[in-house]
Amino acid sequence: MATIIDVAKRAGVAVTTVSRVINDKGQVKEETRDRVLAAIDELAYRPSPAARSLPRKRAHAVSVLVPFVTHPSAVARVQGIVHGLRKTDIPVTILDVEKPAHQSEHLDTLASSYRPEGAVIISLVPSERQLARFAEVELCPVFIDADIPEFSRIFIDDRTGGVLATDHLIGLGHRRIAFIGDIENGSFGFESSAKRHQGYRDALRVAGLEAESRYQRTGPHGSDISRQIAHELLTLPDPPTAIFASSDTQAIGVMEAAKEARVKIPTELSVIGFDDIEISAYLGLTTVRHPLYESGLIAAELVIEHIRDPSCAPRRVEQELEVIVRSTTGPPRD
Amino acid sequence: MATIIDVAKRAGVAVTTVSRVINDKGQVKEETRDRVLAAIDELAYRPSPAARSLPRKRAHAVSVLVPFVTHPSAVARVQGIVHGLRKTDIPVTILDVEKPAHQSEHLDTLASSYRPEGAVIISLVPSERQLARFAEVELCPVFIDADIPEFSRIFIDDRTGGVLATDHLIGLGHRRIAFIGDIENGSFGFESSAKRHQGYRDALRVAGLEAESRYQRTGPHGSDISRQIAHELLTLPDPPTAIFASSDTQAIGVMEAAKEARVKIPTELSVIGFDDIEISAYLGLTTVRHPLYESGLIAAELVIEHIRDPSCAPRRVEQELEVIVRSTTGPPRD
DNA sequence: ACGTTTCCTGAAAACGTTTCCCATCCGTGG
DNA sequence: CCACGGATGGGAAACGTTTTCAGGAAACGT
Repeated sequence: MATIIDVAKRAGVAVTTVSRVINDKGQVKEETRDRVLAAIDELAYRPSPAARSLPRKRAHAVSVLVPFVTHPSAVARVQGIVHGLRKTDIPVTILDVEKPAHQSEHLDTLASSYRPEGAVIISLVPSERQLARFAEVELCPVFIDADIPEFSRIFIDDRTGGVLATDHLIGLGHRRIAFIGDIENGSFGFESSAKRHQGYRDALRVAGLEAESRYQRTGPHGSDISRQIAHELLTLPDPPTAIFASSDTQAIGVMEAAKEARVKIPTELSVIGFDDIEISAYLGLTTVRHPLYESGLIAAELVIEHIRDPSCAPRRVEQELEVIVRSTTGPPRD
Repeated sequence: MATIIDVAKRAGVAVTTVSRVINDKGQVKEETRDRVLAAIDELAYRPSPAARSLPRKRAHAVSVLVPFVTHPSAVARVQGIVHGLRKTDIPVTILDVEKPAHQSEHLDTLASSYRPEGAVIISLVPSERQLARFAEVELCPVFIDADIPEFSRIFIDDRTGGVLATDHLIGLGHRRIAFIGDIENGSFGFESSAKRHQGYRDALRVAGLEAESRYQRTGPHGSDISRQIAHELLTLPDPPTAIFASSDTQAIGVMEAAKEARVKIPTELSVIGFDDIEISAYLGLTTVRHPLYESGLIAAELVIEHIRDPSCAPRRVEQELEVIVRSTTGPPRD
């Protein structure tokens, strides 16, 4: 492989000059520049990323820290990020967080050793110490799903989303409305389900409805568990006429439980989810649309902006929510 | 940030020794080792990836070269790869190929400058020259979807898959069976659709059925285009009673067209797809199951194997295909 | 007692860039 | 004719590791 030294020799200049040409630093006469460019071409020279990162102290990459890459919502966001970054030549590196321990481990790696040019952190909130580290090393991560004032972030108002979903059900005439969500205070510190739950309670209160605890259940994320919970709900003496699941994945579990119990949707049971993941449209699931792919796209834009101008101010992007009415919700029968 | 030199000083040894400890190279007395480990701990030292890559001439990463990350089949495979690699501390970098030009560009980068420890290349076949480059720099990529003898690869027999799908339809009694596939000889050199098409023709021939050209259509990948094609097929004077789409994405387009044309599935039209992507189960689509996620998982295993033992022989993994009968296929009405 | 091996350790040369700082050249105004 | 300044170019010191090579100490057999 040709190195910068070979190019310099061939062009009859110093390596400094070649470096300046490669990095478009100016200070090089047109003619010299052409000679260097020619030499680069002839030798098919490509700068070594590793060698560049060393003195620059930053890896030419954008790291994406994402819990549970398999979750459909994570997938959509990562796609958005990859697509948004495609216009640049920056590779995307995926750091999957599957256990709580991974989280701070990866966060430390990002700030202390790997040092990418940019980073996107999804659904995770670092500790104060880690936040300070980021600032210290001038890494400006973009956060998705966490409203962290010191950095750019893009997020939604989960509580309002919960209100929206619940209001839709109330508006249809439902009175016995159940909620199924994730475990609150889980080890990852996710808060969206808890906030959607809060929105549910608020909406009920405003409508003068009591939020009965037997209608509010939480469990580990996943459609299987949610199916189980929905089954319990449906076999209650006075089962709910509508269920708000804090994610589409869970709503799908509810639909499965209803099918097994031969409970007709939406005539006997209304179901509303949250997120609008890809499958939801096919399933006809009524849900609160959460612009997931777009959030990735925007995150990519912000990362690019921060790379171009490291000193630019943090931006705050709140995405709009909207309920998408499809065929799993309707008025209660009685 | 502490460097290896700081650690060496603190432990009262030479950097060489610290390096040996970090890399588990042995040759270090227990007691010295402990001192070094203690120093590392006290200084919270983390080796710099960039600095390591330079003399090692390899980046600590596995690169995944994948065309169209948004395609559901690509998503499943990437997930498999990420999961398979999670047991190691190797980050995954995604190289998205969206235009034919990206392909050789990324391939060159991989071999010539970036030089990851491992790579997996999905659905792409590099030129002879590029293959030679890989061997030259001792990068052993793992191929998915391409049977390249010089390297490890994991793939399916697309032609047989086409036969399987078509036989299923023939077995149900269909005679007028259409095929919808991707453009053949596209600029990326994908061959799976063409091979599945070949299987379709072979199966018809064996069954003594004529493969009529008006029943065989190709177009750019995507459910919209496929919907359009299916629409044409369904408005033929003697429309097919069954359609084999060379991917589930296309089969979904067919289902949409049928719905629009008020053609009942499976009574008036049978539809079979290929791949068994995630949504297919929800849609009840009969399809040929292609173990996508597993292929990623296996690819990760092979990459790990090659990293551990760079001289190990290339492996060849052919995955089994199976038709999953769901509710979009049935006997023809007449 | 003396070579020989084995084990452990260290010095220093890579690895391929970037960048700070200095030298030269040329034109310009005094 | 001289000093000056901007444009252009180069030398060499980082950046933080790995690795080759050599050397010293300890253990071993004779």
